[in-house]
Amino acid sequence: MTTLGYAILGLLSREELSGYDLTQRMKGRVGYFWSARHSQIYPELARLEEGGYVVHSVIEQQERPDKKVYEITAEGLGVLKEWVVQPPVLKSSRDELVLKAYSIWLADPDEAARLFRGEELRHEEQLAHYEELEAWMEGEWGEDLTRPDNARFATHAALRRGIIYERGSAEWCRWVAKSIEGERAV
Amino acid sequence: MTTLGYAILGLLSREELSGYDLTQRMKGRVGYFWSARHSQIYPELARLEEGGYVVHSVIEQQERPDKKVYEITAEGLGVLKEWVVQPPVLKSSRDELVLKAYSIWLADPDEAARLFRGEELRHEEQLAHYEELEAWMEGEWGEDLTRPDNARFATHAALRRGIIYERGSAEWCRWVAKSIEGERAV
DNA sequence: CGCTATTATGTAAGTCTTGACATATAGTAC
DNA sequence: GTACTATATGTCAAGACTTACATAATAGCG
Repeated sequence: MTTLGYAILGLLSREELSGYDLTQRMKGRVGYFWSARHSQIYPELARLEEGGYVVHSVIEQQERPDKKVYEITAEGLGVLKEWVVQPPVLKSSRDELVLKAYSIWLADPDEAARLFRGEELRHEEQLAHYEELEAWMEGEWGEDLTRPDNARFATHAALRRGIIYERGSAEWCRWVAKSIEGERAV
Repeated sequence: MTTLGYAILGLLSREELSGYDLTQRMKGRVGYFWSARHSQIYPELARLEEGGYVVHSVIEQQERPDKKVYEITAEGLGVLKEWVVQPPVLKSSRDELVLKAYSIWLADPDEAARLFRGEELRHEEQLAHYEELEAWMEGEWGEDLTRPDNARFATHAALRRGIIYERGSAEWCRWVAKSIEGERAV
């Protein structure tokens, strides 16, 4: 089983979805912490079905092309539940902006500050978007957010990681930009 | 040019290094935001040399095997300087722990809490390590840390990202664990 | 003398991921 | 009519990355 396989099972444990639906999910929401293109999703679904973790049924549609809707099996749910509490395999993170920061001493200070001010803005905007989403969840889902056995609790937990991440990213970009601009002012 | 290529150029802009040295750098320090195995580094060095971005000279050693020491060229430094101020290509982040969190509602609360308490500890330890490093830098490097044209400033900037990241990670893990444990207590 | 570790450089096989190619239906805009 | 967008499913080639294989010098240990 690949991590992408578990990502797909995680989505199918909540609702039945087609390959196209899964692709859309990976673009939005879930895409903030795991993503894949349809060219990766369709073959993976075939492998999952071969392994007995999902089954599909063909839905015939008049106004649109027919589609295959996938459903998680008991076996699929079993492996997902096992995987979910195993400590993740630590693999080297790759952050291109930090890599650039590591060589930023070579750059023109104005251009460098512009880069980090731009990235700061990007992260601030993403943060604002996440915070709106959280406010909506708190209003709409209420008590469900406090129940660890409810999927909505899990959705909110993942969102909270996004909020903390974006806040940290924006804070760091601001710090780097200020440090560079500060020097220029002196 | 690949991102790994720029990562290597970033290291070579600071000092001359062999493929082996680069591999060691990617394991430690730099490895926190970019990493690669020697099997990826040696072919990449060959490509960089073919492109005229680096040159090597063979150093004969008596007590150890001979080595090739690589040096960045003016052209290599040129492309590095250009790359460093370009906004990074945004690519989907992949975080296995967040993916697990998204399906945590399926897990036994005790096991789920144990997972996040364990990860919280891991991040706290990494944070402590980074903070020690920062204290050492501030004591040892002093004024250099405030100069944006100094490599030490850039090293410190990258480290600050690590500190903010680990602090956020630990905070989030604690929040998730508490949320799960809180429910059990009620 | 063999075993292991460190330094040192490479190749090969396989997996993961992206980007391009490919097809088909239906609705909307020009 | 033509072009474009959304829905829907696939394949293929190439690149990025990991794991394992492969070699070689020296030093230290038992």
